[in-house]
Amino acid sequence: MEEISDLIRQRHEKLLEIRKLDIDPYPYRYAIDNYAADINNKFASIQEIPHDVHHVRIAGRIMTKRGHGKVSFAHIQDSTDQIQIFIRHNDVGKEKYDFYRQLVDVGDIIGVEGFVFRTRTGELTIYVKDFMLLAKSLRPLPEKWHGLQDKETRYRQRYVDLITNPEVKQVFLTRTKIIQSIRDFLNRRGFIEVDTPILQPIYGGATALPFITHHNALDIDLYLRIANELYLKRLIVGRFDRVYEFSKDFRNEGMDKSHNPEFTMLELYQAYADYEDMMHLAEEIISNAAKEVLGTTQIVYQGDDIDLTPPWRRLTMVDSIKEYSGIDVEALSEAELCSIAKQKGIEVKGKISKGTLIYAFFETFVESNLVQPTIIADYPLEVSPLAKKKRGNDMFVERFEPYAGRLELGNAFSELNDPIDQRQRFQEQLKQREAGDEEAHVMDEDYVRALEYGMPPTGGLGIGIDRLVMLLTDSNSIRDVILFPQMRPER
RNA sequence: GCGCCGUUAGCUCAACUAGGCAGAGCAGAGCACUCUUAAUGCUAAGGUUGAAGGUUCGAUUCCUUCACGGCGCACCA
Repeated sequence: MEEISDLIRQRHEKLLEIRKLDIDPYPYRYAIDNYAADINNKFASIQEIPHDVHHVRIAGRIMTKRGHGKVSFAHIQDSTDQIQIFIRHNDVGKEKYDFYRQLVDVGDIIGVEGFVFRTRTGELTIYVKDFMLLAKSLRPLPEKWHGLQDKETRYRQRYVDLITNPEVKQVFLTRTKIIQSIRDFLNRRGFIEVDTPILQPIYGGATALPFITHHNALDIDLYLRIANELYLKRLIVGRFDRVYEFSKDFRNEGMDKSHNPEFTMLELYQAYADYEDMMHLAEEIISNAAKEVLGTTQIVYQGDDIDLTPPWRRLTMVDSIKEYSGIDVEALSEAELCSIAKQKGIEVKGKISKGTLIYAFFETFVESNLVQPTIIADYPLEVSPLAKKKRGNDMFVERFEPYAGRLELGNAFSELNDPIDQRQRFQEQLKQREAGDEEAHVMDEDYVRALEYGMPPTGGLGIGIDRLVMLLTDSNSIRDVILFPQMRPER
């Protein structure tokens, strides 16, 4: 149990005083008819406001208190904004005024009724005729001027962060709008939103380590999903031609400023489409979200001007490596690539092959240069077990990832629908696993069985929602776009 | 996992190249004040300096270990 500071003790004492006065410090209800932002907007351009005409009832948290003897000012903050209130001894009476002065603190939530007016200095203010304590706060808020700065406390006690740092709430409102914009966009295009299992007996759809949990009644281990890909494609087999899901995925690996163990991924699948269609769709979804939410596709991310207007630059992975490192990976043999990798200290995980080497080169030389939106297309077969081979070149698959602001924003392919090829790819993954790549895919027999019934040609697209929100809110860390980022427990 | 930095009052920060009684602003308490807005004036208070150990007459300061966080690198679709 934490030590109780004097400030908290004082507030507990005030709480007792309030109860002694027979006032409920935690009443049940307060009927409001306005929000601060609405009042601020409505009267923004009206200078002369007649007294005692525009009556309002609003509620919020007291953020500042300024007493002047028999008259007091305060700012209260509701879900929308702040507004000043003005309380006079003459109007609310001695008892209530003394109660306000002595027992109501910054941080308390109150409801006020009164009328809108302007003070001598011109600030829009509510002239309080009556007020009511709605919730006594027992902990002091951070300082009014600097707010809460300490990042650890901001992440651990996000509620305080949200109270004191208005721009933080703005980021999360923007996050919600982005998701809403994408959902509306997809619904307009005939996509159906579905829910698929989070607890999965066989995990798949991505290269990652899962969280393992246990179901007692069935006495089986289950995995928290690392992706929902394989379930959504089962639905394509089951004649959902256009499906999507905002999926909370869980990956049991390192954390840094672009990785949280649980994160949000949009995955969508469209029958009779290929990865070219998905490129257009990805550009449209992202630029449309920017336009709808920010009003522009010209954004600034971490100091870089970025233009999200489609069409985006398209580059094959091989060409991108050529451009940023001068190495023509296609012209070199596996042995030659291997020696360059060794010389440059590039590590390859799992089984070394030309494909895994090319992918490692891409990650080393290219990724960190991709500031303007760029579609990197045609990935090596070995690192893409769920994508269809590239037309005319069996070494590569029809897969792309959109990048912007040096962030990897998604992943898409022409989905592999040949069940025999798919089974071989899974078997290849099992070999990778035996070679020591514990993140390689596991065999999913039921998924292959679904493909055996026949899946139409399908384009699939995944978009990392957290990273997209980072991009559109100019946030440097994924922790700034996740309300409650994962932290080590407090001690 | 590695490296660097940080952790001092409820909050935001000082206490330096020197090891010598730990300080300020805001918040809080008391008094005054009927249009303030980082309200103002006066008064008094507020600390196990993240934890444990070591060096020293003496440690916020130097050393070691640990905890938590941040940043960078590595890992990771």
